Amino acid sequence: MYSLAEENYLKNIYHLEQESKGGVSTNAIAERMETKPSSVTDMVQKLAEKKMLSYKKYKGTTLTKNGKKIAAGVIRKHRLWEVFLVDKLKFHWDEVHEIAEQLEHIHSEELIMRLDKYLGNPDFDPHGDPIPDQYGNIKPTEKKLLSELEKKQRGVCVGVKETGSEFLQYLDKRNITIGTKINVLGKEFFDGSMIIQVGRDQFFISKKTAENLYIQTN
Amino acid sequence: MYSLAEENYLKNIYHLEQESKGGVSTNAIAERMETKPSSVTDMVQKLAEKKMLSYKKYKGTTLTKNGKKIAAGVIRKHRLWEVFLVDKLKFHWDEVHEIAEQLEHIHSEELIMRLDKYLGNPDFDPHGDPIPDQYGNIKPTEKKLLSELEKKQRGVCVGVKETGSEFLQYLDKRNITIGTKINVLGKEFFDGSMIIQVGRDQFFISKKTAENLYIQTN
DNA sequence: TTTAATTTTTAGATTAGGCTAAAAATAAAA
DNA sequence: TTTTATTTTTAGCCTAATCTAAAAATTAAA
Repeated sequence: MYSLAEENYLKNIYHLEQESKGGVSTNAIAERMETKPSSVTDMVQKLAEKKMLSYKKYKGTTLTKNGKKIAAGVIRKHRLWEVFLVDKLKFHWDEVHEIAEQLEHIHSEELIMRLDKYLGNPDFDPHGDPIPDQYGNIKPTEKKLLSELEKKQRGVCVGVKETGSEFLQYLDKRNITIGTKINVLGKEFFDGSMIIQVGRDQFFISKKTAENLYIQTN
Repeated sequence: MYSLAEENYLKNIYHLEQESKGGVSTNAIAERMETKPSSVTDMVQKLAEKKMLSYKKYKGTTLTKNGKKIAAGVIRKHRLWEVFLVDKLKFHWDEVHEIAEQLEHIHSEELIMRLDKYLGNPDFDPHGDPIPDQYGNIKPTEKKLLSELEKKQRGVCVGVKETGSEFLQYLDKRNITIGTKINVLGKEFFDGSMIIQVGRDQFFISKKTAENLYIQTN
């Protein structure tokens, strides 16, 4: 059985690994978890001893197979509970995160099996994020160009085609980076331009831009 | 917001107060919570400072109005979650306690309001215990003689009519005391004798016995 | 390739909650 | 009413998880 703190570290390191494809730095973890790097070092060393992740001083960390499984289990619970909150209790999808952050730490295999069944074995949570199965596997999702998306579709930025610094700086200015969730609000037929939502902002992007952003959809 | 430990202390002190009608001793709390009396003293002093209970050294403690409200809130959550687990997830009523012990500490007013509604505003949990309302009030339940109950009814022993030591020792031998839950499995019409369940034991009792035990039902 | 800036780690302290052992207060027995 | 037994509290220590400040390693810049 893992503590609440341990589960949260594993979960967040898992997410960071997905986003940056590779080892995760101490500072990245600290920033994401709104804690201090020194605290991260301590916990990471502890988790390394427990074989949840591999760690070399001053180099980043990577989850072990076991660590990934634990993390995926927590994420599975989080997303299943979100489905429950939205589908059954009629919460709006943007109100459920905090509550699911608590519910994801309830320990009971049986509970999650039954909840999953009760909800109809959903594949995605209300935000469109995939729900890991009971073994921690997430259905591989396809990678598309943003330009292939239609109005109302959404996905997460997972990469860029064009890697010139001009383009990257352009994305940076609009707060688009790996892991950013993008929502297609509108798409012009005649020139392929789009109105997209990023966080709380909405703006236009050209067809050219849309053709250079890889998006992972459901 | 109260910590998990604080909520558990308040909840258990609340239950002990109900059972023994009056101040609760340090040892009683320690025994119930499977902890050491010295730990109890520490926590009780802390909760006293927070005005959750009143406490005088070497005398027992009693919850304040505020403390009772918090405790009733935790109990409300526990029992509502038990209803969810049994009614919706089809758990058996004797499998849900441990899980509800965890779920009772999820903090969200909105969640509980919606859960309550979703479950049809139940008045009792699957064990027949009353669910406090959102203000912490528990519907006053009537006190009957065990002899007035019918087959399949159940309740909690809340007192005795006959107080002779012979009778009390008789009850003691059968592990019946204040707070004991009694389940009427059968009742003979011609002589008023009953078969009752107490914990895991089942046995006969005479009409005379049944007429001297006060039972609180739903 | 030195120097400067940044990142990461260590050392030492803090807080919540719990424990042991001993002291103090209360209750029970002689 | 002493003495004895029981209950309760205090004092001091421990662990998990956090923090600050300072030291060490790495990376970037000159």
